Amino acid sequence: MLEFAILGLLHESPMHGYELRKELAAKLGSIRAAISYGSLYPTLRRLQAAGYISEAGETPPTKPEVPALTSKRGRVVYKITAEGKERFADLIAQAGPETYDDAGFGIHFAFFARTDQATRLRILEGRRRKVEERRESMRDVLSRAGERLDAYTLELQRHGLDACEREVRWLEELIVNERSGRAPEGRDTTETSPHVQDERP
Amino acid sequence: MLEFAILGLLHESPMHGYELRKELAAKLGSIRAAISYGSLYPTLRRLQAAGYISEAGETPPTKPEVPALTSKRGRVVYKITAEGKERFADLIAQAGPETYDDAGFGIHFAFFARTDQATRLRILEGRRRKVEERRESMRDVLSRAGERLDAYTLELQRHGLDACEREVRWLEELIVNERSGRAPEGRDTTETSPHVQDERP
DNA sequence: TTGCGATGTATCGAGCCGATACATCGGAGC
DNA sequence: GCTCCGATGTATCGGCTCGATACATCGCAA
Repeated sequence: MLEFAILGLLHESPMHGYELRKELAAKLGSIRAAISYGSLYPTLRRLQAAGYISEAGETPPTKPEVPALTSKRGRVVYKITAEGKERFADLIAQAGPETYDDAGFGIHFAFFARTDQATRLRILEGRRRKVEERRESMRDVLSRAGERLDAYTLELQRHGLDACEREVRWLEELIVNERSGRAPEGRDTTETSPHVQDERP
Repeated sequence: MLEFAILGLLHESPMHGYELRKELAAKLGSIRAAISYGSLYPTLRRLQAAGYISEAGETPPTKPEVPALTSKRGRVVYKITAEGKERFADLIAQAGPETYDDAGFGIHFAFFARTDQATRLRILEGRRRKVEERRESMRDVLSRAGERLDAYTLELQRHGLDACEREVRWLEELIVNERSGRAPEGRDTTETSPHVQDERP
């Protein structure tokens, strides 16, 4: 999961760890709170070992020489490699059932601009099915539940059910838009979104 | 987190692992999908080692004798101990900042029937503050975002922002109800909820 | 000049998940 | 009567992730 997100972000420009965390928090703010360094740095090393990313020598804007003064070992900037781009494309194409849980779906959705339309549709429909199942199971619990569940638990179920119904409606809109070939929501995207074009260079 | 949920469920009646998982799925269906056995069984052993739960000898409804035939080693029923009840009460009382993330809040809320009113209010307000912060940060991203974020990411943010606003409103209602001493939502709870009375025996 | 908050990299223990294995039981279908 | 299958049930393993923690630098305000 994190692997996918990192590759997706580095796809746009090279970054160091701290920056990745911030960008991730902004882009996925609606999904997960903020990625932990305890997962970020090990994942970066794993990706580098696999050859998907590599260190990009920090190109200092001014003075390119005089390197070893004060032995500053500061930020490590990573960039994605050709293998990394391939890997990212594979991860998109494989989009399996694990892509439909809350976190997995959110992360994939966040990179829809780099996903081809057929896959977008497949993911949206898979997610919809999953949320619908969840919704049905909650309806069951609610309908035959007065017996065993206290008022607070019931209220929690109601709120959850409401969220499910709302998400299904949201997904439905997105699917309709997707099928008609338009970008999300019909709010004019021609000027707000700069890189909807590249499906995969 | 799982520890809290298990103690809360065993508080109501003895159960074995499989049953715990199902009850948990029903009670927390709106929060987390379903607890994994890979966490459940280790946690049960941990709790037993700590003395919070103990095995309850499976009281077979019919034939109480003839035990060793076929060496059946079937279900292991656990029940909560006195120390376990104390532990559960402590966990409720300690309700700290980690109680306000999605999973933590949901689980605590699910056991509000066993939580005193002051703590309920504290948790609801803590959660509200947290969701409000999340909401503000997402509003920031959305307002100064047309530059960097593509249409899909924006749509994700909008949906997330909507969910946040909705949850804040929900929490607000609950807080008002809580302050006025009523049970959730005003839907008559006198007959639907059987055990709102015991704050802690 | 002292201190503090933001930036930045890094590790450790512990919790949790998904996959997997294995065993029993009741009933559906033949 | 037999066989197969899905539900019930316990259990482990590797790997990802989190939260806490440590440490170092930089710019700026008091």
